[in-house]
Amino acid sequence: MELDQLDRHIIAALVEDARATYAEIGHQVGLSASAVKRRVDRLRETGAITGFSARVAPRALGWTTEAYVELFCQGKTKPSDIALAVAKFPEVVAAATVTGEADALLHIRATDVRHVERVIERIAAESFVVRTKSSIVLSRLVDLPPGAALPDARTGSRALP
Amino acid sequence: MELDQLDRHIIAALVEDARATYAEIGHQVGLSASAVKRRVDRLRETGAITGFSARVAPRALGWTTEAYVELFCQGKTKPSDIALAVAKFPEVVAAATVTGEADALLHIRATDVRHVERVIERIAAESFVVRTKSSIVLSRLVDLPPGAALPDARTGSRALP
DNA sequence: TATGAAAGAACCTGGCC
DNA sequence: GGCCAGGTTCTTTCATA
Repeated sequence: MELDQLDRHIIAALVEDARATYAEIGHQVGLSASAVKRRVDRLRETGAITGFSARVAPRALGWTTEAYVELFCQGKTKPSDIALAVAKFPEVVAAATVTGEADALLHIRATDVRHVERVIERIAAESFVVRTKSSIVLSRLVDLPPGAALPDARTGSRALP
Repeated sequence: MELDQLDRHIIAALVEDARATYAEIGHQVGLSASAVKRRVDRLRETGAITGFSARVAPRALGWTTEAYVELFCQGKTKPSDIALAVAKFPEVVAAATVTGEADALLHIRATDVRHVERVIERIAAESFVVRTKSSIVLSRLVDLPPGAALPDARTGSRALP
């Protein structure tokens, strides 16, 4: 589907604050409240906006430790096998198959280092996993929500602040 | 600060749908609407909830490609140096210093592989960067918002679905 | 097809118990 | 924590370009 500048501006406003009123957003983008609502409804129907979520400080919930784990799998392991296996763990907050030496990269949140160890141990026990290689996060430097920036339609190289 | 089960339940509801009414959440957790509002206000003041954000499909905005980049830095590079350098790029959606061979791990979103290459090239040009090692994401398997799961206070090993 | 205006319904907010 | 009243916002409908 097509997104014009108005749609992009509205999305940026909602990523910034999902509870801003339609009138407020309308004032920012130069539209009436009802026009904004119609566009937001459409953006949700078309799937550009998938929902609204509270931003949470993981530490406040007890997730004080995070780690990235590279997964090395057997030759004919399917991505869906990996997906099924890791989706069982609520500690796995992100996972993707990747190019390079490893087959997949996992992002794990846990309560402490011992907890990370237990989760990795259980994942390593999966039949298709040959070995793992983990990196514990020492300090988080950047953490932007998806949609915080918009690609520049012209060059595809820069984006909005 | 202390979070009781009610607070955790409310947070989970707001991560699921930040626009649910206080009455709806109250019905889920067994509280009146105003009691829920008071708790939400408090959760925001104490920093457990940092805001409300629209969930966006990165693809819909044009972010069709993502990559993870390991950064190998000179001996006495400070985390703050890395933070300052990578924060300039809106394409860097996450960054952290890590244990292991690499000094830092970056998560990059871009419009295409060529765009990823350009960003890495510019980051590699930073004075403190010795070398980089990148993995392009082939397919995303899991992507949970922070707070989608809650650590089990008793064991610290499991979490809610 | 998309917009702005308006009216009733729903919701939020703050004070009180 | 619950209840209630006043103010705000949402939602829908209608007319218009």
